[in-house]
Amino acid sequence: MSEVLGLRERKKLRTRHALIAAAIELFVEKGYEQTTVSEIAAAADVSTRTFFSYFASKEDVVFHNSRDGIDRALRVIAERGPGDRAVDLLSRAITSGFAALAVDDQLTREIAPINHLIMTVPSLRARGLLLLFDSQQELAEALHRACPDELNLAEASAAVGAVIGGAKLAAFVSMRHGASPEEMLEAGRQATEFTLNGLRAASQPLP
Amino acid sequence: MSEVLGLRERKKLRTRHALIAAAIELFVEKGYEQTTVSEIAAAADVSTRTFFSYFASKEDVVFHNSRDGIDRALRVIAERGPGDRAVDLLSRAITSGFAALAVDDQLTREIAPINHLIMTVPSLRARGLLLLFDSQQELAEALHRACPDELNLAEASAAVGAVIGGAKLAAFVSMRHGASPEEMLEAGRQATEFTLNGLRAASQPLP
DNA sequence: CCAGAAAACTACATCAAATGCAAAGTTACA
DNA sequence: TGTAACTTTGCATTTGATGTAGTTTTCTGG
Repeated sequence: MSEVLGLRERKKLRTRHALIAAAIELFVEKGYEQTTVSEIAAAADVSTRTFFSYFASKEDVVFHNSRDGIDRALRVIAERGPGDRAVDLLSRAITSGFAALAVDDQLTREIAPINHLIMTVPSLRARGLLLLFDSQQELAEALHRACPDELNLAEASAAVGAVIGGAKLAAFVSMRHGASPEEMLEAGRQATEFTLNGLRAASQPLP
Repeated sequence: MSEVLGLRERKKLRTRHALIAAAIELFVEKGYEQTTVSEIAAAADVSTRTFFSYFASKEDVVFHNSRDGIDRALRVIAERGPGDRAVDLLSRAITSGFAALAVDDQLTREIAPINHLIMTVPSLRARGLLLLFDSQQELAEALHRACPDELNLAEASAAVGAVIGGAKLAAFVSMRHGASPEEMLEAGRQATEFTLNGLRAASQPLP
């Protein structure tokens, strides 16, 4: 599992991290749109052209770890136990997806300003919504594959879209009304429960 | 209500429509990214600079009528009757929002290719998701204002996000699996019902 | 109908993101 | 150590988008 990296690979990783760190710092300091790619590259001590061999666009730096949450959720679904019903599986998947956002360790310090950028800069918000949307497709397909007898693909899509859609909007609206990151997360969690309860009620009419 | 427009206003409207028509035609013919703003302007017989005094960006042409659906939905909510419960109100609002997409008249011929563009071109999909997301905020706030005793703002957000989120994902996934526009709309409708039933079940535990 | 104000259009300059390309530099490995 | 593979770089180019200044068109009131 643990590869020994050659000098080339190590240098590439270092450059990548330098670019990310420089970019985030500049974005936070002087704003996303006010920061140019040249400035980021200069701060990381590479040429502007090199930036684009690490990231396809300026936006991509912000979303460099965007697959963490979805990968966790997919793993949870893949590890379905024999007694798991679809709703429970979905519940656990979403929870572990949230966990990627709410990491307790020092990463929080890095993640919080990035989330703030994503929610306040329109082009980043759009990109974030796109990534989340595409993740939901993966999730719906995985959930359907995990429980083919319980949910067809359309139902799985409706369920996944409903739970995430509700959580997303509730969290965002709470933020817009002045909630702290923790309160925001809590609003998302409550909305998740709210919707999941609805799904449970609808999917178990006769016990 | 009906204003008599001066020559200036009429010309502006004509130019605007010419730009929209030229843009859509070119987008459909040779692809969104392959079409430049200069080409659109040339096809509409104005300078490139003038294009940007009608639309803030190339994307904006595609979304020129993006507020139709949300405005309909908001109107439905504003016209709440005394006996209306929040879920029914939401149901009607969504239905009428759908109606803006599923117009039966000849507009369909104009709308179908635009929707296809929005769903297939990533940057347009992102922009569409952003617009829809912001609409949902308006909708949630309106629903809360219309039924303040039944739903607080967080609950209204969860409900709106869930219903629209589910419909959106179900419709899109069905399209990705080869559904026709009509089938797609039907998938969205069914998902809407699916989620609304859940909400109804959860919000009426004891009759 | 005409003169001047207001609005719209145009050409031009400029900037930033993004891409292609070929030359120069670095790492890997036999 | 020499050469093949890979990375970085500078340069040119395209495109979207914005500021500005000057021209043309429309409007309004006499």
